[in-house]
Amino acid sequence: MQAVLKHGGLSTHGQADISEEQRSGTDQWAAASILHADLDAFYASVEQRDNPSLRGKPVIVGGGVVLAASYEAKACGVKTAMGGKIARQLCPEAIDVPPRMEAYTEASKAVFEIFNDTTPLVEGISVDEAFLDVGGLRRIAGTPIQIAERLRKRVKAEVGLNITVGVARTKFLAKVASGVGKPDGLLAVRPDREMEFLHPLPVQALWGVGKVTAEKLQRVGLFTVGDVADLSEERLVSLVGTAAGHKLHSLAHNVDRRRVTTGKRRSSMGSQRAMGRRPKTHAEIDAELRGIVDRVTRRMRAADRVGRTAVVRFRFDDFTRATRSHTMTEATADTAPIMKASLDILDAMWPTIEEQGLTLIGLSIANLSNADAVQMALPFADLSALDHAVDTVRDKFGTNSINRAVNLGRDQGFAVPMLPD
DNA sequence: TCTGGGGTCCTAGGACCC
DNA sequence: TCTGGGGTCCTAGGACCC
Repeated sequence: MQAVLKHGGLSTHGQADISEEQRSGTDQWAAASILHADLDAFYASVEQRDNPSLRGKPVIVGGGVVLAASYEAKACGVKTAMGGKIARQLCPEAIDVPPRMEAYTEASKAVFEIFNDTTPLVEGISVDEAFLDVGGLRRIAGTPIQIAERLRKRVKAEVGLNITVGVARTKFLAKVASGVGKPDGLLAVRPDREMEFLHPLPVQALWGVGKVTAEKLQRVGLFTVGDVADLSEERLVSLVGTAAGHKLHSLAHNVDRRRVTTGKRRSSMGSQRAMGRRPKTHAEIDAELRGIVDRVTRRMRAADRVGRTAVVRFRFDDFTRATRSHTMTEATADTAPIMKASLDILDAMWPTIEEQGLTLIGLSIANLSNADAVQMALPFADLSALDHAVDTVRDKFGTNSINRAVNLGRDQGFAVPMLPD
């Protein structure tokens, strides 16, 4: 019996039909209950859906760089994040389409409604992909493979987009499966044949292995996931670092205990603008940064979130980058304090900018928390009053009393300056 | 190849506190 | 008085992902 099962679309594994035995869920497939659903060439597919004259043709969404390419354009070698000029050289007949973010957001919402209608355990990864845990749904909705089949049909019928679904026992493998199963496919990995499926794949298939790490691994003769699996954990750690080494070792041996989790909140929010190579005045850059601060703080308030750390990002003419950050004593979504922090950073960086030329500026607010969490902390936020009380106690009873008081307070759950998100 | 815009996580050094 | 070890926070940079 084959290690993978696939239908719809092209596949190197053939177009096996799904047998009743496999559907029944009483066989070796039983443990494979995580779905990774990934829309195909998302932006480009939305454009082809909304404009029939683009269907069947190479379509490139984006301006300076390729944001998305239709499968017809990918056939010429066009890839996401490629420079626009090269893309046009590779695919002169391609049709350029400017991005319509609202249309993509709307399509994404419609697809996520179907996800949420399928199972309560949905973990969104980005606008166009999510993990779904359907393990507990056998009695009411059928086996994971049956659920995946229905999900694909519904997305096609109700939103008009193709979606590829990977089905496996772990998140990592489900994601790899959807990647291999593209486009417009369903690919399930049988739990007792996982290594057969995983080990022949190139090292880039491992989550977290990009250009730099792949080159590091290839330099020492590691080209497939199987090659990496043959290495000891110590050797891997010495090669790519502690965290990455442990992670790679686990994934190569198909150890992935992460569960599908709902309700995750983003921990930073930001915005940036590329500004081209022409020289810019201080006034222009200042205005650009003010606009960005305004956008970001507006979005934070709309999302009911506040943040403590402002990170200003610079990219210079030679494409080197720098970031400068400032952490405030209190989390906020107000424009004024964030504006001040950002402009102060810009002023401090100005001599470097004059020297090197600026091609991009951005702002990101990190250490986000909920706005209501801060309100709960407000009674304790008067630092000068607190300082005075601390000084008084220290004078009267000595330093150790302060430590005991702080520890007592912590144990009792007050005197906490900020509640976590 | 001359380059978007949105994110996440990890590392490493220094300051500071106990 | 001198010294050490552990923990947390902040900052800057880098790799990676979609």
